[in-house]
Amino acid sequence: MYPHLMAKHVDEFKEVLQENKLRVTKSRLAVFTILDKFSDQFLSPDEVFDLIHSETDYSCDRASVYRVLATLADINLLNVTQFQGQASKYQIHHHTSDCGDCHEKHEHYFKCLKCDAIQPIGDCFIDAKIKELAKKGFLTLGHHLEITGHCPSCN
Amino acid sequence: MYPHLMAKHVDEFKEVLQENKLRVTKSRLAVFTILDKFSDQFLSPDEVFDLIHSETDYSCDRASVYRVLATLADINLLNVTQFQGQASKYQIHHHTSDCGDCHEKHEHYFKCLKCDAIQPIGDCFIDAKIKELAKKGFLTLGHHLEITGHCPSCN
DNA sequence: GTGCATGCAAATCTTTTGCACTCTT
DNA sequence: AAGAGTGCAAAAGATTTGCATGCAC
Repeated sequence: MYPHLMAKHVDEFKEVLQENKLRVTKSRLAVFTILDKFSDQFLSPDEVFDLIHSETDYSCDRASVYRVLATLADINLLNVTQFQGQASKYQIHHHTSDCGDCHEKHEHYFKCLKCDAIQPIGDCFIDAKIKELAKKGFLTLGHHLEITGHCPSCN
Repeated sequence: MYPHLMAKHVDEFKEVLQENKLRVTKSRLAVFTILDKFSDQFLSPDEVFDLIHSETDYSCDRASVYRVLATLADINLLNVTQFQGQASKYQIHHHTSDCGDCHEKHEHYFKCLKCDAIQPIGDCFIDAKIKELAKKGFLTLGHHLEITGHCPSCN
């Protein structure tokens, strides 16, 4: 709906909620605050829950965290990823300068098998594939790439 | 351990088990039989379980299916994938002609959001990225790409 | 005031595990 | 015979849901 918005600040976040006819609630603000504060990493619902309770003075239920995360994902504010056998992880959706159209935007991540860190590894390089698929009749709506191995720190 | 083996037949499968010092058991044969029979698709543990009971006259426990799948994945006989919010899915690891070295091999899949079909979409195109990562100190051990949208049949 | 959002608790789904027993080797 | 593998049942972890209450608008 608002793909070009870089929702880095609470005020912008509130606007996005209102524009999507969603209410500004404490739970949503709390989840946003945590995701924004740790916007360089992916957090599981459980981690978000714990951080809300350790980093803020607000308290909410796990179910609400799940519901809020689902809601924010629905309005395209989050990157969602899931590595084999683990809980889903969420991150504020950053829109970088090379992201002409966010519907075309894709993030690529490297997961270190030693330290479990998940880090972005830069620009898109799948456009050609998407065009090729289009010729074959595929309508591409999203994609996700995961590369695993040992990161420089652990290598 | 035996990355170049195309385990399409039960005899070859038995050999692979033995070469890996694993016993040839009915559960392992049953799981293999199903994965081989439906080698063109990804199956969840639950689907494998159901198919064993509907397609064969053998009966086994769900826990065994999980254990066998984990074992077969360990010896590199399976592709494993997991799409957001769903159970893991397994497929016999096909080694295609363009797969010079299986440690370098990667499968790419398209998942249709309408019919849920998961189909391979061809050749690797990530080698350049892996080389770039190597220069930065990353040791790449594996990767997985998922592209979602609407397949030609549903489009 | 209206109804969306939350808390709470229970349910669901996926996967794992302890233990005794069985079958492969 | 030895011990790897299985069945069974229970546990664990992740996520969802029904319902009554509460809060945003």
